[in-house]
Amino acid sequence: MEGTPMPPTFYEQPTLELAKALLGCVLVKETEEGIASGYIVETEAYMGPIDRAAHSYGNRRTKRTEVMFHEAGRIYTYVMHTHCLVNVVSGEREKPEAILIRAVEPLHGQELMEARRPGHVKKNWTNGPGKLTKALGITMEDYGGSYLQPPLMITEGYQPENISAGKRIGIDNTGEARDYPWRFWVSGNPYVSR
DNA sequence: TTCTAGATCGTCT
DNA sequence: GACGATCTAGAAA
Repeated sequence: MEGTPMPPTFYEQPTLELAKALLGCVLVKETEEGIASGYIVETEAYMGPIDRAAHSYGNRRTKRTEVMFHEAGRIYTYVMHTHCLVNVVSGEREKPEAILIRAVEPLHGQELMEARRPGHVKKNWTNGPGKLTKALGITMEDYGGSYLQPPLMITEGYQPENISAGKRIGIDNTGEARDYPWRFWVSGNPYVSR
């Protein structure tokens, strides 16, 4: 639980820079059951207005994407099928950009994660956007909050030696936007989704 | 190991 | 009423 929350200025860097800077940081979630956390090892950037694959494409502003238009460092959660996905809001106010956290490496509260992901080996607890939210206990109740304080926050971690970049995943029906190399992960880390 | 289909539900049209 | 920024199980090679 040691670890200082990243300062507000950390979130003010350009979205693509922030997506890389987030790698190695620690995502911490506090619940009544205890604290669970993990190193962020995979992210994906969504560039708002110009990104066909983003929910906020064309400045589409709805009840759902509202928080993306707020200041950087806010929490954007989205429900997909039966799963919940977490994003870090980026960009200035009125600039709907965000970064999806795709995978983390278990750190604290591993017995909690195991209890939440019964029947799975450790590697499969958090190696996917829908899986890590379940393992850490992140829900829609976190929507609109800030990563600067509990119950959900991002703290200092380590500096990854190498970072890889590639195409994003799961957005095959969105034209040329699917080829943008806006997915980043820690090279060689076994907890990335692919 | 790779792929195909079904589950399942809130949000937007 | 249609559609996913997904996951999992089960079948095929």
